[in-house]
Amino acid sequence: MSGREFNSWQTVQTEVLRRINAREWKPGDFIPNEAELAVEFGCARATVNRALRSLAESGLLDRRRKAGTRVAVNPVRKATLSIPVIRHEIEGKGQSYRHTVLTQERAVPPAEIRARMRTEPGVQLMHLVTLHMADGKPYVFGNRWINPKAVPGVETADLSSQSANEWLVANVPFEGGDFSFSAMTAGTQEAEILACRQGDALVVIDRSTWNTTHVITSVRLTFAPGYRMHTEI
Amino acid sequence: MSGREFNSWQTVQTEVLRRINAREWKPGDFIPNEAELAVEFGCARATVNRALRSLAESGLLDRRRKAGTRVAVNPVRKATLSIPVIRHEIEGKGQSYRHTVLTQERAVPPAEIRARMRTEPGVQLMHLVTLHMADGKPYVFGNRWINPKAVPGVETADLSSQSANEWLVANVPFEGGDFSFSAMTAGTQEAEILACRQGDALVVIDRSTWNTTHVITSVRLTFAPGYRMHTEI
DNA sequence: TTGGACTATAAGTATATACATAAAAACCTG
DNA sequence: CAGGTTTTTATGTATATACTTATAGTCCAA
Repeated sequence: MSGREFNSWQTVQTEVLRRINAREWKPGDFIPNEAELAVEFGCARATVNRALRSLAESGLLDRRRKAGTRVAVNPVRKATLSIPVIRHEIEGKGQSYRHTVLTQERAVPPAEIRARMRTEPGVQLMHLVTLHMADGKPYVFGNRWINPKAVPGVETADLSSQSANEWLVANVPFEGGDFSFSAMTAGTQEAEILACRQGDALVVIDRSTWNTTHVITSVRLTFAPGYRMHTEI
Repeated sequence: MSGREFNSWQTVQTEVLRRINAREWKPGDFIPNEAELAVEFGCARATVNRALRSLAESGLLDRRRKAGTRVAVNPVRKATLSIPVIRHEIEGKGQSYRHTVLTQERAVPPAEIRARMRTEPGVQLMHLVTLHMADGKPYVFGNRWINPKAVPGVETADLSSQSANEWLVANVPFEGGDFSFSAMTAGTQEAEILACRQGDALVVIDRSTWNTTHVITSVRLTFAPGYRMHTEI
């Protein structure tokens, strides 16, 4: 044993992975502590720490102070899906991008949106309905509400040249967000706007973003039929 | 300035974030190098490194050796969605979980699956159709192909007590995977199995996992109407 | 037997130092 | 001036050491 030296955190990580995969360390098992591994691998504890911390971040190990490190029982695989800026997504496929603002108004939002944006009853928000097109064909339809209190200047911004999403990303810092993914059947409105048939199954993304004090914006993106979101693990 | 000391990597990170949000450092700007920041913050360079590396991992900074560190131009927000083990998902909602194997057979897969699993024409795979139920109601319907070459022992495993997914997760290490998300309209088969109406919009997840040598399994999960996948940024 | 105080332990972090590495920039040289 | 070589520089990493912190486990008392 320990013929080889593991003197970089990547090699340590690889070796730990190997042992997990080879079931030398089985799910649920405690593995030796950092100090012991450092001795065994002939490296500093900090190096072991770096390797194990990284594996814990990706969900393969569970670590707790004093308790120790164990192989995750159900390695909850995490896929990181990068949230697309529509324009990049379309241009990335080599298609031309265009977007139009269908309506832009101040309005009192429906209860569902009001709850999501945590505004008082009767308060007006900015409401924006847009259509993004790839090679001239409808790609995704956006129904967005923006809280002007959280975004000074949005009312005077030109949201026809730059999409609301891109304007917001560039101009409004946010701390957190919320993202959900579902499916819906195209009704008359969706069929008309997206140039598809009623009854088609559509992918829907609902997204809100907020900063410390306000919910900034909440948007529902309804994609044309055939849309597929893809990621690797 | 620099009245305060930033002597932990979290406080350094927070301060850097503040400067980015306050537009003191604008998207595309180079920020001072690690050594300078270490002096300014009154901490070690390693501490600055830890903070900046973490921000780079989450996509807010771009770092390159020699070139330096700059604020990301389009901060590609990454949502990490943890891939659910169906049973955990259901039990997490306080519902009872049950699953049944509808069919289990050896069969030559259709071309689409064969391409995805990179097997030769005519080679038989294990084909498994299962239904997972929450509180006795259909929740998700799984159409899975498994490569027995990649999974010795799968043919004798009891996949009725433990679902195929859980059995595989527990018994077969994998290196990578593929994950995609789309929507479909329920046809007669889906409507019958999921106890919904034809034409309902359903969320569909296609997933493959592989190790270094083989594609292990490829599964299509078709969820009952109303399913929603959720994550935070 | 419960519940609070104490303690030992493993991860978590900070720091100075040193060296490695990628790559931009400067410097040749034909 | 093109094309290759060298230098410089900022990040990347390794290490020893020291201290911090969460917490499992133990002990003790009500």
